[in-house]
Amino acid sequence: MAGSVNKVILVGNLGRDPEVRRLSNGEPVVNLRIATSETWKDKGTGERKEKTEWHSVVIFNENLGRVAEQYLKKGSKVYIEGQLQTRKWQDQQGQEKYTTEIVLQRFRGELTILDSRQGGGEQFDEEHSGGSIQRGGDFGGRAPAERRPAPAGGSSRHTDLDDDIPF
Amino acid sequence: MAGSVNKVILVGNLGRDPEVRRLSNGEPVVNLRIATSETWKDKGTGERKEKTEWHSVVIFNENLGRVAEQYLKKGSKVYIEGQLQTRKWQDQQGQEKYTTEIVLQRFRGELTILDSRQGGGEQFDEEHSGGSIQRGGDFGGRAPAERRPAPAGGSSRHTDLDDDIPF
Amino acid sequence: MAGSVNKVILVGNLGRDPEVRRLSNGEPVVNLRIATSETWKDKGTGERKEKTEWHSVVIFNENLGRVAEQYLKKGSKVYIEGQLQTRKWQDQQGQEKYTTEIVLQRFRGELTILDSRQGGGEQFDEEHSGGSIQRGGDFGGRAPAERRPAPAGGSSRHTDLDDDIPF
Amino acid sequence: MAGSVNKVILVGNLGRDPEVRRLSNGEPVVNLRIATSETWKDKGTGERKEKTEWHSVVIFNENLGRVAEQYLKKGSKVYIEGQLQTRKWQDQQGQEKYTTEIVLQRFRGELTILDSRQGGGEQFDEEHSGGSIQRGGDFGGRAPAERRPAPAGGSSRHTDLDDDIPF
DNA sequence: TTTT
DNA sequence: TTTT
Repeated sequence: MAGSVNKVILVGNLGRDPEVRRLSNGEPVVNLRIATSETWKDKGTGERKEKTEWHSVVIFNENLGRVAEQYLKKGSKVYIEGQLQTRKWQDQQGQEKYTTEIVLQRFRGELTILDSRQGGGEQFDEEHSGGSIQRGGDFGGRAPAERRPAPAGGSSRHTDLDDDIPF
Repeated sequence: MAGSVNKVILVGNLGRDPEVRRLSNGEPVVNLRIATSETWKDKGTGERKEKTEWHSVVIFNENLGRVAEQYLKKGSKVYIEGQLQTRKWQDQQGQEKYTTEIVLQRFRGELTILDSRQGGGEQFDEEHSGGSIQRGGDFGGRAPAERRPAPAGGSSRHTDLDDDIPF
Repeated sequence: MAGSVNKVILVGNLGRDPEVRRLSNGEPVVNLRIATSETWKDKGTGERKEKTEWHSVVIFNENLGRVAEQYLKKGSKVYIEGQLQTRKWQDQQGQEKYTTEIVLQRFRGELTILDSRQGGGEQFDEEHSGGSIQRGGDFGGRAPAERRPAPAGGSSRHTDLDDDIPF
Repeated sequence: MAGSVNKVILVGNLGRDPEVRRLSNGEPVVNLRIATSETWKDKGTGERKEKTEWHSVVIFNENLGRVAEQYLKKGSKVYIEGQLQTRKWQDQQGQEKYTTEIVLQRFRGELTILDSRQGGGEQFDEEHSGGSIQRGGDFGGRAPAERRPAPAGGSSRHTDLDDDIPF
């Protein structure tokens, strides 16, 4: 079309470990299930309510895929930026289905890890804010410096691309 | 969960006129179909390529719904901010389906009209529009001044809520 | 103008406790200093580098101001959404200065607390994700249910509005 | 710090033609002045009010800089995504000043042209524009296909980098 | 089904 | 300094 924007921003937690498939060239394609939720008090009863929404995220961005594979696991909190994409597929009965996903294309999207369970005291001081590099950085995936060797898998589940189940 | 964000930002064009249903209290619920697209040149052939993505938007925010009803039509360009929501429904064969929509809840979300093709049959009179809103403004929907009587419908299609078709 | 958007999204940590001033009607106006930072490896030396950016946030939104006052302190990690605003002022030598802030207007903006140091084990399970309400919720500030009594101050510094120092 | 996000999203109009400076290697650095505004009706008087905010944008992203140089001019409407950056400088009296800008770093940020007033003197020829880009497209600047030769300048003002005035 |  |  021209002049359009398609952007999704999520801050949420992984409902399970990342699922990693691998392209023939070794690049990872990572699927995440991310929960966001809202809480409110019912106006009538005063009861506390919560509604959780589940999102399917697909990471084609190579650098961000490696970060996801290496550092994320069930329960991790992340900031994710991607775009909406709906694809059509057929279930085993030949029924048409649509699935909408948040996609991080090659060289696009953002992934930032927001929890820091790991490592020491996580000090934080305006005066001494230098020098603390740990998990939790912004892996924009666009700087060559951020490339690192493919990890051995860690907590992520590996599946082959042929096993691809659409939802 | 706690501490989550679920946000979609779209800039795109309406593929058809808004569809307006009405709650029993007269509040509009407006559905939009919005196209975003990306264009690129094929690396191999140098050919111009385009891929369009279609989004379903549902506006429960009363003020923004009235703005959509009154000012948007097929082709309009808008900035939309809402949240992702997936709902489950059954088609007429009893098949389970999922539909993901961008939802603007009551008192939430944003809608800004981005085109200003003011000419044409669609005259634009402050007296008839309630005096406060012209096309192209930011209808944040949170200021009381922006409330106005339900419009007569304009170019939008009205359907009853009972006719609700899920996709 | 018409058809414009002015939005800032920050995820960062407070460099110091919130500063709370109070309007004559008792509403809090809260100032935050928030750090965001980027880390990268120097292409030449391979050295780890970090650059921190400091942001001034002003919260006029009453509900979000109370949340900030009550729950935030030095080191807290937050998601903030507001708008850019630059104001002109004069220092004591009569020199013109400009300060750009991220402003959360009355009834506008978002504030979500992203750390959860406090309370128990922070379990997280896709199957049992219900029932955990604690700090870290989305205080959209637009639902009446979210109003709560003014806190006693906690870790925040109180200053009178007359002491207002511009930067 | 770790785990931070620093993002600005603007939709607004250029107050003047882009200002283009050039690095020694020929890469453009483009400055934009962008207006966003809000309108509302005064609760008391019913009067129409408007407040305009001006933003300074600096584009270091080479591809987006070329797009800005070539296609934007005073009055153009754009979607811009960048990050906040405050820099300190001294005026000619040696006074310390701070300026906050929206920066599109190399390989980062987004720029989408939102108006399509195609008529007028500003003809628009695929052959002259390098064949790949028309007004209104998404110039993400990350696809190799989008690279093109430096344009002759168009409506933009050129200044040398040595003339750099900070505000 | 939009737009360029 | 833009735009409506």
